[in-house]
Amino acid sequence: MSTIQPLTANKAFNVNALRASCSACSMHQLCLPMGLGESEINRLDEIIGRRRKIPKDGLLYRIDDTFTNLYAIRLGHFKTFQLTPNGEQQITGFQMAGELLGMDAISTDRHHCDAVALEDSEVCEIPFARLEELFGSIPTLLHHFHRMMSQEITREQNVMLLLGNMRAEQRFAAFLVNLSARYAARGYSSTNFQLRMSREEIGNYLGLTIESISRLLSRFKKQSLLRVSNREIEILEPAHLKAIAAGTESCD
Amino acid sequence: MSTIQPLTANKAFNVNALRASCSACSMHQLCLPMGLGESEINRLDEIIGRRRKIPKDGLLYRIDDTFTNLYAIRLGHFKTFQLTPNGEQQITGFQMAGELLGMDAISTDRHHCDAVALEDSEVCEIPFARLEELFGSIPTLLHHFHRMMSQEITREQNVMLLLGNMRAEQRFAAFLVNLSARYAARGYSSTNFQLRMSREEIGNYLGLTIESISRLLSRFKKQSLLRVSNREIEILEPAHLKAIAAGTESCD
DNA sequence: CGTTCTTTTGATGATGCTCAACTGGGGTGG
DNA sequence: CCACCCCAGTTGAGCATCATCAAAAGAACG
Repeated sequence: MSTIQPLTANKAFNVNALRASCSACSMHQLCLPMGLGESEINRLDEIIGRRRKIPKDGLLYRIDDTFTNLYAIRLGHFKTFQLTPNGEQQITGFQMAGELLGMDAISTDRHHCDAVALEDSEVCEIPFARLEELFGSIPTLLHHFHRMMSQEITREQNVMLLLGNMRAEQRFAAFLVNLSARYAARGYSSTNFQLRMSREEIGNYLGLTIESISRLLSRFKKQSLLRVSNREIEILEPAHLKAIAAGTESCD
Repeated sequence: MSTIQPLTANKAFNVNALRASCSACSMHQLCLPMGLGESEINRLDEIIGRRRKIPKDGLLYRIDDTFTNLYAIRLGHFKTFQLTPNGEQQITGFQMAGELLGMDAISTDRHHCDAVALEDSEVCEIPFARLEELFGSIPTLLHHFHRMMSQEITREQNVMLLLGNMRAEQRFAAFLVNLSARYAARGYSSTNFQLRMSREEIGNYLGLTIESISRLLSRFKKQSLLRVSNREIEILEPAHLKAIAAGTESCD
């Protein structure tokens, strides 16, 4: 059998597969459909456009693109970044499956950052105008959407705290603890995971240089807090790492 | 006539005055009612609880208070701050008339920061549950609310950029430029205004120490960018200040 | 297997913090 | 009214943290 044959035979099926189905999505407990009944989920499904694949390093949207869709990450990881007035990038967040992209664009109908896939990824396109129409008849959905926006505000406040108040070691520990918690919430190991972003991207996000990140990794490794191999992380002492993140303890 | 007499005579009027009236509020073009028709504004007015006065240094809400109301600032200035894990405060924002407080609390039904008045201030209490009910029948209101939340996300991203990427001088210039623009949007002078917050609070917000702020003020003063007297600021060279904020130019 | 990009490690230096002393404005009480 | 105090802010000196620069080592890719 050639490889073409099955593709053709299953065309109808594949077109179907391109439509997102929230109920079948493993992320629906974290994402917009959370708390909805079956019929409500179906109504949400109806407005969700297509599922879109974004290859590694692919651009989901770009600063100043007109805003029409929110994007729910189905699979993969993204980074969002702004450009500073003088042209360098500042990463404002790393997003993973179940999280929503594009909420910062609502205010001006233009995107305020670029969103780039850190690995091959998939998103669901959610036409925002139609979503707002749905809100009128599904209060639960509206309320949960507000929670998600509010959560984004909270997340950013935590980053402000991190950037404004913490020393390098504490920032990086907090970063790892945060990743760990988010993977745990998704049913993955909280101690073993792969960094999807480069050292440089981590440094950029944390307001540090790539060299500082590298040195911190070496230090944590030497203290047997972590085992590190390239982008593979194993947290050996979660409690101690949390203590460093909290500023209770330091790693000298 | 005694001073008591009119107060008693006007009791009904005064009770009325305690109810907020959006249409009569000078901030309604910046605040929630933006873009609403008259009858819609009236419906919004109906759900808005009372107008509340908060004296200087008074607490509007505190971390972990249960969330029931958003607050629209009618008059005055506030700061919001979180506590770092080890107990010191990090200011996450300075808010002025027309801005909305409390949106970060929606996600968990508890406030994530303290809000304290920087001077004698007045807020309108907006019961969030009732506001969400209104959204069902006033799509314009809903959409504008989303814009306001989105704007808050954008604002915080700008702070992240500031804290993650900028040197001290640039941060402080950006801070002043930002205040200047916000006063201008409210019809006040963009070049002459009073800082409502202490040097220490500015430093805390910008991730710098009070000494650094003081030195920067002196430097800007010496370069005739500013005239400064205590908390009174006069921006003498707005363009140059913006250039410094943008990182285009420095003030050596 | 060489080329290229990412990461690590080392040496040096600047930015902004810490500590300390001093100034000045505003309020209080003698 | 003046002396005093207290707090916020200013200024200076030394130092720590982290950035910068440089070079080498290690992964990834064709």
